[in-house]
Amino acid sequence: MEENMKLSTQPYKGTRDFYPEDMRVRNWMFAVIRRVCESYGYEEYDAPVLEPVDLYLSKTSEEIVNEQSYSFTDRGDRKVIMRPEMTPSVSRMVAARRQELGYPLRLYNIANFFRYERPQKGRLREFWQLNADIFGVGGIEADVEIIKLADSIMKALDANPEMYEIRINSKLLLDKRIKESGPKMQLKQVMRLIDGFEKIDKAEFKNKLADAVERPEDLYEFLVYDGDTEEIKEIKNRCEKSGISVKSKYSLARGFDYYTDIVFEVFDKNPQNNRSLFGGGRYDGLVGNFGVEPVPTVGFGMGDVTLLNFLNSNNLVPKLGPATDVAMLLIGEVNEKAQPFADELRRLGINVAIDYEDRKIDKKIKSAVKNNIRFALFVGPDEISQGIFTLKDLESGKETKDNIENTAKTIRLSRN
RNA sequence: GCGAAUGUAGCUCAGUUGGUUAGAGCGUCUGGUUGUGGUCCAGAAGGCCGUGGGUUCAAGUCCCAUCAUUCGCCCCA
Repeated sequence: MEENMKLSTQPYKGTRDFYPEDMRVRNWMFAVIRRVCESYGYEEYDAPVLEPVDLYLSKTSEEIVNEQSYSFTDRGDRKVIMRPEMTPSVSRMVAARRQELGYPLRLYNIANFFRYERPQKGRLREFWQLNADIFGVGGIEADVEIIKLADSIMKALDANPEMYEIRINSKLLLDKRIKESGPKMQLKQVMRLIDGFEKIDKAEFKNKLADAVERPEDLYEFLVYDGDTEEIKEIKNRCEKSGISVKSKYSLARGFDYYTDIVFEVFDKNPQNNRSLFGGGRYDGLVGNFGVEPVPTVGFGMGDVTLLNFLNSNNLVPKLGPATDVAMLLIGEVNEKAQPFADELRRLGINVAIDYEDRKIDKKIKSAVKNNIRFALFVGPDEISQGIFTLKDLESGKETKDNIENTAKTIRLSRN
């Protein structure tokens, strides 16, 4: 490397470094999510970051695969892609063991995904996402369960119902209504147009709709209808019986091509951030693509970038401290003699970081404070010979003098 | 891929109609004698004004290009 070339400290475009304070937030968020998923009987799985391109062709959105993916040809001339989403991978896994898996099969995964896009608010090139899916239930119970799971996660993250709303639609119904109004182009394209309904003004939308179908008035009326159709009524009632309020939204289409029936999304109600947070739906056709008997499936994906925006803007991220409980500050040449005391604390379940540096004690305290460590323990020759140590609570400034066992107890009590 | 805004110290930002040694707050470092942080006091370090070109006697300031960041569009988590 050139000597005068300064390496950039910035992470690659659209990716993030996770310093410990960021990692704590991510871990907290996913720990909550993981707990809720497991409480509903979902089991964790994983798949490779690299997949053959074929896995996504004509299943995912075409734009994502063709223009928004990290893909390359490997040394063996295979076309490879860094996974832009999880659904095709999990469908492959289920198809591979179609016969021996037990249904209903509930699976979840938390992993990173890659899309080659222009980064902006709520959207990066690498993001983390929960995927939760239930396989083998064709009935409405599974749709309701998945929506309920999504809602439970929001509640477990302390979101209250004023902050978000759940919108549902049936792609089957939407398909039918498009066909009835005489489509002049591919169904997919009409879907795209409809999905953007809320973003453009009504006159413009009507114009575009007129280009797309023969009878745009009928379709338009359906899209803005805010009552309940027969198709939506049942699932809506069932959701409400389970304590979840959902809203019908007939213009909701979702971006992926594989959805076959119910689709839903969780929408941020904050006017500052009026956007879909995440969503999912039923995709009964994917597993069957692998040449096995089809398996009805419904699931959703929940990305960390939009979710984190939501949590931050609603002040829902708790204060999170480091894993380290105590900084052991050595005074003088006592390292070897201090080690057994550190080990004893560790044996008692305390996380101990030792500051060996030969510098003034106030500098050591400052370092501990900078790292957000709650306690400092002073260990010099006198303490070692007497077995009594001064523990300082760096939050309150209070000091206690005690033996190792009681010191550990004090630290443990402070945790709650 | 298209459009817009912004790049000055580690961070947040000032910097007048172009004018001499480039500013603040916060942070960092040192000191205010012995083994105790946050407050206070004194001092210090730290900038190729994103990068390259142009206009000018003179550019942080004006023009062009380029890169980066952010925000829209497309698409989506």
